[in-house]
Amino acid sequence: MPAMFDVVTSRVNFPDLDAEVLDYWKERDVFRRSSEERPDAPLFMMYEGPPTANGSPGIHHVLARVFKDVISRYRTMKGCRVIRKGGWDTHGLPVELQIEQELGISTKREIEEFGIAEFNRRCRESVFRYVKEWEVMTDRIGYWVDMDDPYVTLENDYIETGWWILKRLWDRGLLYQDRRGAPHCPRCVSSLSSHEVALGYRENTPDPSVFVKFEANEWIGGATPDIPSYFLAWTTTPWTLPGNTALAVSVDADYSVVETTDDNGQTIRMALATALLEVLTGDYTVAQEVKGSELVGLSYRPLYDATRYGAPIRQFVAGVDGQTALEDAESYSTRVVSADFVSMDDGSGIVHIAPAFGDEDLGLGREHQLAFVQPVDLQGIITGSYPFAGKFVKDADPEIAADLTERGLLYHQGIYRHTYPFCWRCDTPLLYYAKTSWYIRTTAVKDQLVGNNSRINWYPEHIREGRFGEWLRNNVDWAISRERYWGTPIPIWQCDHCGAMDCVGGVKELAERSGEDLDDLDLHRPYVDDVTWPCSSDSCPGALRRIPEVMDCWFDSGMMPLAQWHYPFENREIEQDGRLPADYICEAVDQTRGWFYSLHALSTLMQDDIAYRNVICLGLILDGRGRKMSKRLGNIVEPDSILDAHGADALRWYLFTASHPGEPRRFSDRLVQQTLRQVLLTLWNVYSFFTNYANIDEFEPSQIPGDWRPEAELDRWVLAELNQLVQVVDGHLDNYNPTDAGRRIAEFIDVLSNWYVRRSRRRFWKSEADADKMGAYATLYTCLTTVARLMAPLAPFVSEQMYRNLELKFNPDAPDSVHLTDYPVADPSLIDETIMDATRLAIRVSSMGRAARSKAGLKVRQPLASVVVRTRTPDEAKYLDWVAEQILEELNIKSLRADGGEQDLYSQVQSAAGDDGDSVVSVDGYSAALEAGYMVAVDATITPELADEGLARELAHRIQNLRKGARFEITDHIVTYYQGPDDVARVMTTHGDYIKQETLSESLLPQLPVDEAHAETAKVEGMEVTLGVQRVASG
RNA sequence: GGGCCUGUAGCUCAGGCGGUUAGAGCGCAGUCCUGAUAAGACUGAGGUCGUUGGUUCGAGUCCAUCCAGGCCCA
Repeated sequence: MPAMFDVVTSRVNFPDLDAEVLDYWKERDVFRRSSEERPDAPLFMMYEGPPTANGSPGIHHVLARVFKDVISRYRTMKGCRVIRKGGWDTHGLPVELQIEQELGISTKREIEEFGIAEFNRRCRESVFRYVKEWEVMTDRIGYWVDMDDPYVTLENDYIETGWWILKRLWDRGLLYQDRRGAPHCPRCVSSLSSHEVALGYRENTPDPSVFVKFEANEWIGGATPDIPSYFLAWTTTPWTLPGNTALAVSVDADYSVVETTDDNGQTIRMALATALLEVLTGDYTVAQEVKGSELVGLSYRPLYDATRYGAPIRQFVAGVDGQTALEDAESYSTRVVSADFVSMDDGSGIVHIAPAFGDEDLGLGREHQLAFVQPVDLQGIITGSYPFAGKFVKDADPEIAADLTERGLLYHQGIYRHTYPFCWRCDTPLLYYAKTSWYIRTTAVKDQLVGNNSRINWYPEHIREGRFGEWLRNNVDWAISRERYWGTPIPIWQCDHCGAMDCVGGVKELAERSGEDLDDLDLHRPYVDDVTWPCSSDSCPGALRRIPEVMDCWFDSGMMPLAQWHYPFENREIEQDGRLPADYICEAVDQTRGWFYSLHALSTLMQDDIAYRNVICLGLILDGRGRKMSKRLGNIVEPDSILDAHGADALRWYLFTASHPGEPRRFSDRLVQQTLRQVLLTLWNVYSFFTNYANIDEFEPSQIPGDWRPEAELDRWVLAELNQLVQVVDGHLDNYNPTDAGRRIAEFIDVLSNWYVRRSRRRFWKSEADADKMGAYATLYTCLTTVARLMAPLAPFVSEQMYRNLELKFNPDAPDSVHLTDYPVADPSLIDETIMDATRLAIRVSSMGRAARSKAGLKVRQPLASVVVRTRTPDEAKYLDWVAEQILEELNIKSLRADGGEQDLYSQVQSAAGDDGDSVVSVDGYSAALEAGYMVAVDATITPELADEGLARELAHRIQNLRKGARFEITDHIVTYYQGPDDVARVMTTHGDYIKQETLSESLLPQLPVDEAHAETAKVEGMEVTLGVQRVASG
């Protein structure tokens, strides 16, 4: 008894298949072996961008994970040892927020009252809450990544590498403290990162729009004004006006001095940009036109003189090495300065400058050494003795406007709607507030950042010079400190007396400084804050205490190339062994400013090298209607529901092929189901067909001779297509393009099923076991095993199942998994362009022939005498001889002839079709289809002989349906009963052999079916016929 | 306001260097085929290829403008 293929039914349940394959992988430990069994293979590094496990994974997480997986699996099959360590991102404000919500608190004061130790303990616990769900999903979608030994950003070893990195930067002068205008939430009393700010933009936010008159002390040319003269400036934040210390103009722009009258009827003059005169509401005349440069330097009176209202005044002064310092001052002056950011699109072309607030204002303050007046505290309350002191800034806005109106300094006010950031946690409008933070001086390596970027292969390519390149060229120093609790503590200690600072690069160093045994210290707050030591400066009585800030969690993820190995405290060999940089990373496009940047910046700073060679930047995943998925819209798709319904391969295949990686992709259950049906089920049915007949014929792979070459036309054609497919798919995957790889495979599966198998069926059915039949088996077997390997990186489950049944079962020496085999290599000698062209012609002619038949009402089961074909070029006409047999069989026609010679049918058909282009017309007894220069004309004449033959086919078809309905096995022999008019009886006799052979009937009995037979009575070609089938004992 | 991307059939997507009559799948209506198929074939309806200009003998394709949508940033 020869070995048999496992029976493959066409009714497959992919989710069950997935489970079986997952068990198999686990049992054989395939994933671990895929890297460990090849210690000498070239390394391929995949870096895992760490997710946070404090929520359930969504479909967008599946998207990134399958794209990571497909490349890793492909590289494994190409002979690499792929390293892919899992990771978890565990720090940061989102984690804190979740705990705040659970505790029902929302301010830092409440957290500190609650206790940092307990607060952080809860944060630590929460980030692993959904780890199990993540692990199950990861497993379920077939993402191979080492989850047993992941890196975790909260572990001491991981944090220690971070300290070491910061110390290195500190030693090189790249870590510094500075005052910047930063988005600040007055309710949470904390800065927000740019990432967080992005979460809270609201469109159409109404804000006051006020045009304010600043009274000039001196006027153009240095003259003393003879009538009241003003600079007209515009703002949407009246509360910042007490902080005003300058006005900014654009030096090259045109400004106009207009004359008008104020509310008291007095003549005044005002300066504003000529391009913006339209903002003036009353009558006016233009008295003078000047360049902005002529306004620069003119002094004016502050609206609210800080010396009268008791707000602290400071002044920027030039310090050492080009830096500026901020010193306390008694008084200040205000004047017009130039700035390049002055807009001529809205406002008045004269910009109100308050260095205590906006970042541009602060920069301008440094540049021009302006005064710095801070009349607002960190809670957003106006300080000092202003009439509106004690108010929250937004509540002070109307009072300030009223006060200015009363003083005749408000020219005009209205409402301005714009996009404004709000705190994403508490909906408080954010204030831009100048305060000190810690920065990494990334601008010091800006050229290297840009230069190294040019060595990265971006997919899609435009990200390199577009979004990412643009971001790098506009690089600003990286604000890394957060005034928060749950994060990597910044390892800087400062003397509480003299202010001396010390940066600590590791736990051992800290133990040496403090003289304590710190082996068991949790490096988080508040424990690390308890470590102190006496100041070592001369006779300073102070103690060094850690500064309160923690690090931006993007720093955590950006340092993973080193920190995942606890470098340099362990694993120093990673410098040389190929683990730096990564060969491949993949995340969604929102990581451009996130992980992609933090990796790139830290790698450039630390190694002056790239962090990754190849990166796929994925587009967002949208719902079936093109909307972003969000909890609020309730359109989030749970991965489980898709996986349970259609299986992992269908989901993967859809995600790979629906659109190119960089494009947004719409997602719906229906689209996944369509992929399943069109690609996986079609392949599965070919596979099922093959195994069914191979078992009947006791075919097994070892029967294929070692030097076998395809001979039959169809075999040579499909193997040409297959080998070309191997070349193309390999090229696409090598180029990080699973999308086109998958699409090409799907096209091949389509022609394999709908042309190769469709046209070859009879070769498998026939009873004699000749060379042609062996050729068909060898060919289809080769196609299936090759496709299984080709698609293994994309659809790892179904390909594994096919591999095991088709190859492993017959070759115990083969690797136990398709994922441990080598990726297919094309045999170029089998790629025959000519035969591919010829077959394409056959497919086209067949399609047109069916159209011609269909139009004339000639069903395919009715044989016809002849078909006339006209090709577009004479070259193609030569192909007709080769493929005529395929065409005739497909179209059920007896003879084919090329058009031309004496009776040129084409010209008659053309004139009949007229201007109609592609169409089907009837000419001279033919039904002819025209398309793009081709013509296929079928002879519509049905002779009595042809009619009988058609009836024979019809009867055979009916008998086949009865067999099928009776659920007979394909190989069962039967007896057929029939009862009908003379025509039926005649055909049953004259075409009896044909019908018997087709239906495996041992005899055709002209009588009513016996009771045991399966029978039906139906109209056949208008005649009432009774047919019955009965199984006979197999011989 | 700036940067990047996208716009082709009702939906999802193809359309190498500009070149014959712009395609496929799904969906809809109908016809056919089927002893692998949960499939397949054919016909039909459905397109100002986002807009307006320009380059060209010729533009879905190249350039510019505008419009709409998305993402990122200010």
